[in-house]
Amino acid sequence: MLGGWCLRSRISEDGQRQVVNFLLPGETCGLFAIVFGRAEHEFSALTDAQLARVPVDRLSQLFASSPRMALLLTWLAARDERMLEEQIVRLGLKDSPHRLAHLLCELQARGEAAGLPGTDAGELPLTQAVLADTLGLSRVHLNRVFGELAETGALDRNGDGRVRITDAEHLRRIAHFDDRYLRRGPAAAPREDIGRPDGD
Amino acid sequence: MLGGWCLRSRISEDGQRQVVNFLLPGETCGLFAIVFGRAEHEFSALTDAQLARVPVDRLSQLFASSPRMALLLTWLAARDERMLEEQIVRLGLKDSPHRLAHLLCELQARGEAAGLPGTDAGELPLTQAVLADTLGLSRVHLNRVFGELAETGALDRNGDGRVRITDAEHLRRIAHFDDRYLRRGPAAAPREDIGRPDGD
DNA sequence: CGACACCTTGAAACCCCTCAACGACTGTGG
DNA sequence: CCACAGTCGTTGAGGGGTTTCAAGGTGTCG
Repeated sequence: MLGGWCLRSRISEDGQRQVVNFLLPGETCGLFAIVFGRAEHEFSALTDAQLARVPVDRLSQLFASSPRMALLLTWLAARDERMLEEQIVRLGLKDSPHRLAHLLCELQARGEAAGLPGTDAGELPLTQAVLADTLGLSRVHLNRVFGELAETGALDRNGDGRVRITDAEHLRRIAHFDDRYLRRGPAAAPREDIGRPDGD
Repeated sequence: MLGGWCLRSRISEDGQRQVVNFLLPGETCGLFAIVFGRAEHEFSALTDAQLARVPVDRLSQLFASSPRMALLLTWLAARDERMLEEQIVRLGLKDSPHRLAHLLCELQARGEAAGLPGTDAGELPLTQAVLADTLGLSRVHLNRVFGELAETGALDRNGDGRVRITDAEHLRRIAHFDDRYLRRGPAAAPREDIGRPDGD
């Protein structure tokens, strides 16, 4: 990913959608899509987005020629997996207000880290339908939960596909949000910044 | 992992447990645990288990010296992430009978692939408490759903921490289970078998 | 203007949770 | 030998969180 907001989702046989994760600049769309032949999921863009493709057969070549880059890709994949784990915890043992608050905290933190415009002001390009499909809630119910959170002053409805976080600190307290899982760990994390892939 | 059944879980601040994934022989406990310094999750053994440890600092060394092995590790991580995605879909858009059926299908398939004894006969070392904490259901409710499935003839209660699948094909039909995500894909998958790590 | 996407609200039905109690089994120690 | 605690499974009743159905409101765009 180079720019914009995307999401990765699965469609069930009866047409329901489950958003698995979001995709922001500086993140990969999962090595697994490469390693497993066919993609069994969908990608959708929430905003105008730019992305770079890496041909499958160049991957093993990359591992052979640049172990440093390979380790970096692996670190990205590990971070991605860590985010999926957080999503599982949200779905498995949080109630709806905490789910919503926690997800919004994560997306703001990620958007800010990716340098996406408006995110530092709390603006996220998310419709309530997307949030509902991410959190395993119906759209009707998510709307009510959203209203509850808005009344605490943490959120604002910004009209037509935009959420605005007005009090991020308050939201983080509600969600018990701890952003450590998004940052690079001290152990084997690569030191240099993520460069632009040199392929097309 | 070399032998036995383990699970990876997270504990919330109020003491609730969420099982994130299971660990069987031939699978890694996630590179992320290595890449991120501290482990924020727990590991528990369901049976007697044996596992091999790889020191953190040997990982970058491994990437430099054996790109083939590095690619294989990455493939394992990708498969792990694919399983987490399936868990998200279970929690997000399946109802309780389908959750249970689908999870049991997956675990039997994985256990059989790992060559664990009894698994091919449908025996799994799972308590109802573990299943409930995996599927985001209360123990009481899981027990009732379990009873429902047992009445269809797909399951059997085998007493004290054991589940027996009596009609695997029927269970797969109920769960709409498709095991493709567990097998190696045709694209960049390594051809050779997974060797025993040469470290301690 | 009509079509469309998104948000909003109300009411009834349902899934699932919590609380509570009981039975079966295992191992422990008096 | 028996009482005890511990784990696991089971069952009933009540309440609450969510879903579904249904309808209406707003804005944008052709």
